Amino acid sequence: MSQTATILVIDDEPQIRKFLRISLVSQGYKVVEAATGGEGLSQAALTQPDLLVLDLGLPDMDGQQVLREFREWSRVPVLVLSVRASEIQKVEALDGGANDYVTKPFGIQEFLARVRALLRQAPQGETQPALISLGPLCIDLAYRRVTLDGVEVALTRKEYAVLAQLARYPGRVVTQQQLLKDIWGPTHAEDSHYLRIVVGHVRQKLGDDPTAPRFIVTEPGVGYRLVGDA
Amino acid sequence: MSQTATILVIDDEPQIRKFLRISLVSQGYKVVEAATGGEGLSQAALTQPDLLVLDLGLPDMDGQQVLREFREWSRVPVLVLSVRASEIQKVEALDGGANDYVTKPFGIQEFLARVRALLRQAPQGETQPALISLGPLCIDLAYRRVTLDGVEVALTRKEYAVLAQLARYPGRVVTQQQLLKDIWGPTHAEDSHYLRIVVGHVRQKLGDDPTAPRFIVTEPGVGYRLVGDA
DNA sequence: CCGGGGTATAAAGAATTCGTAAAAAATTGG
DNA sequence: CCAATTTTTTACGAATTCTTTATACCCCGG
Repeated sequence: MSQTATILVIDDEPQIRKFLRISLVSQGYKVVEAATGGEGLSQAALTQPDLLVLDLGLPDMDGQQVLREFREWSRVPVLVLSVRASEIQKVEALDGGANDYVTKPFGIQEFLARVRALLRQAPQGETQPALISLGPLCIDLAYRRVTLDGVEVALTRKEYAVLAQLARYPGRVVTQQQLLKDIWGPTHAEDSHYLRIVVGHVRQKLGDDPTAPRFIVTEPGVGYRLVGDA
Repeated sequence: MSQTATILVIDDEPQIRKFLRISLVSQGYKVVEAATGGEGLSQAALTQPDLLVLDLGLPDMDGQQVLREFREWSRVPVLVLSVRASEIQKVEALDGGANDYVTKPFGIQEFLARVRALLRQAPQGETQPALISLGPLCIDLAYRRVTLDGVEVALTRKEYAVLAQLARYPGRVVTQQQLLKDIWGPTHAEDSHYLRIVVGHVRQKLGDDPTAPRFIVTEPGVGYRLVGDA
């Protein structure tokens, strides 16, 4: 997936961090850095990365300890870096929950390939539910299917795009301009007209009444939102 | 997993096989062996292992080729062994679908730890069947065969590639661009009419009607998907 | 009471997209 | 090297979808 995966790098040596950051960013990844184990764990909880690159040689706490604490709540793949090549170290790290172990110095190409391999097996699909249900209405973002009372509703591209966009933020208002920019492109950000027509079609197909909405409610002058009962 | 995981070892050198077998069996794994690439792929389809250990230096066919064919239908983790330590080799294998790469000679403890790491992450990965059946239609990804009412359907490369790609996500929409990128390459991601023609051929051979589809349904403006009862 | 901004619906015309056929070019396998 | 198959190119009608244009609505404030 060329989706911008986020990678958290925990390493105390600034030059290594810089080296990794430049390499990873050049591949299109988003990179977050931490210099200590404690900071790393905070960042991990905060940014919810898709991959953790962890150097075992940290000043404040043992790398193994960081790994252990991280694994208490996350299954995100971990790639461990270390200068120590001792086999016992590797075994400990791998059995402690690491998914791969690379010994410094390493080739950057191999490193990037291992990063790709780790990201490949762990689709970040877990992050948000792909199935939104509002009473009789069910929106399956993964399968791109919408059902009403179990019956599939045939939606056109734009119709589905609008509904899906709303479904990604259930209960929250999505701005007209947001919808227009995302679906029609930035050039049509002002043509709120298009939106009304498409929303109208969706409502018709869902049997929804704008004056007494079951699903899509209009926020005048702002945008639309899905009703927020789960 | 202390459940007896099955590990398939593909290596032409008997002493390496023996070494690995003894080590793995002592850990409680069930081990299946193959000396050649062809035999290995057959065994893989037959025994459905939980992990594949593949030596790249095989006599009958290129290890990369074995890896590629295996990945056509299976997502089971693959650990690649090789005497060659060249970085380009590693990158190729890892990008070709391998999950880890160990250079000979290696420490057995590290090897076993990497095996554990690969098996650990595996079980949650939905064990995707290599055989997809939709009523009278049967798609065998391992043997690259498609049968309709028990009769084999002759498909060309592209035709099979499209159908197989759809079969990997049964019921889910596969984007036109996804199909084009994966089968024709990134340069043809816009030539959606290739797709229409090939899909047309497949439908013809399967006796499928686009307006009342039994198998392949078209999602206008988006892509195609196999009907989703399973 | 009346007008205006924002909204909802309907119905045209324009532009895509889809499916099929058939010819030309490239690939495959003997 | 040749023949057969496969893939790519080219073309066109039909159906759908999107855009445009037009009209009526509703709530609020002047």
